Amino acid sequence: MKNLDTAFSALADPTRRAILARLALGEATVMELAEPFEMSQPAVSRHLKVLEGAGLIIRRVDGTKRPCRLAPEAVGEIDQWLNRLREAMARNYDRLDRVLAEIEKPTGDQQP
Amino acid sequence: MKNLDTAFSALADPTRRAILARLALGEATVMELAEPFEMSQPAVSRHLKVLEGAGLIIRRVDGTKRPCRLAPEAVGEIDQWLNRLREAMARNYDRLDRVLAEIEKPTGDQQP
DNA sequence: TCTTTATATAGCAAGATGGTTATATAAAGG
DNA sequence: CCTTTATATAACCATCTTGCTATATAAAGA
Repeated sequence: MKNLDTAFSALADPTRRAILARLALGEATVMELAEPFEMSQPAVSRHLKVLEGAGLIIRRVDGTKRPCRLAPEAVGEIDQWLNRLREAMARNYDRLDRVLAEIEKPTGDQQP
Repeated sequence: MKNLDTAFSALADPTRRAILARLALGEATVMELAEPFEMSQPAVSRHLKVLEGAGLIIRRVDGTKRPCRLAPEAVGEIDQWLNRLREAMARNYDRLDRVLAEIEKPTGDQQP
């Protein structure tokens, strides 16, 4: 579950969420992204690296610039996981059932 | 944006997601949650504290036990944020504004 | 009361994170 | 060429995270 790890932890930082919000308006270069934040360019570069690593943004090369944009497909896995969780929550809420159903707990790996 | 910070970073940990997945089956005590993981009880207690802080679980008191269960309302804010992001992504994708830039395949990049 | 059970807290070490400044690289433009 | 512009990388530092063990607390049970 490395993907969910990196995706959720990428989203855990407010600066990175703000960067994504900015990219929701359209493509932007590193300097354009850095400007609104009171933060050095290297710091923004590293945030972008994290976002790219999480598959949340993609970049192209345009001369010396590296414009970033959102990577739509990345949200899918997150959504899927949250959907399952939300369903489970609704189910528990509806049934008001605090009884343990069957517990399926293998070795070290976990899956919803 | 503290709520989103704590919620997303709570979800960033695989153990905590596994705990939520377990709670999706129904209420469970700390020891019940600790058992499937090869992890000490204090470690699990602290994970639960994080999840509670993020509003993702709630606990009641039952003698010496503190059974946990999912807190359905917590997912709302996360969903809301992700929805806005997803919409923006879809919008960008529809407009194909990146194609307007130009057609280029520079270096090894990722694209569906 | 004394012991057991369930959970929480304290204190520590290793590693991750997020910021900084200084420097490297690489394309663009004179 | 040399300089500027755009971005990346390195080195450093402070803080947070996550695991551990040992201990505290509090209810239950003998």
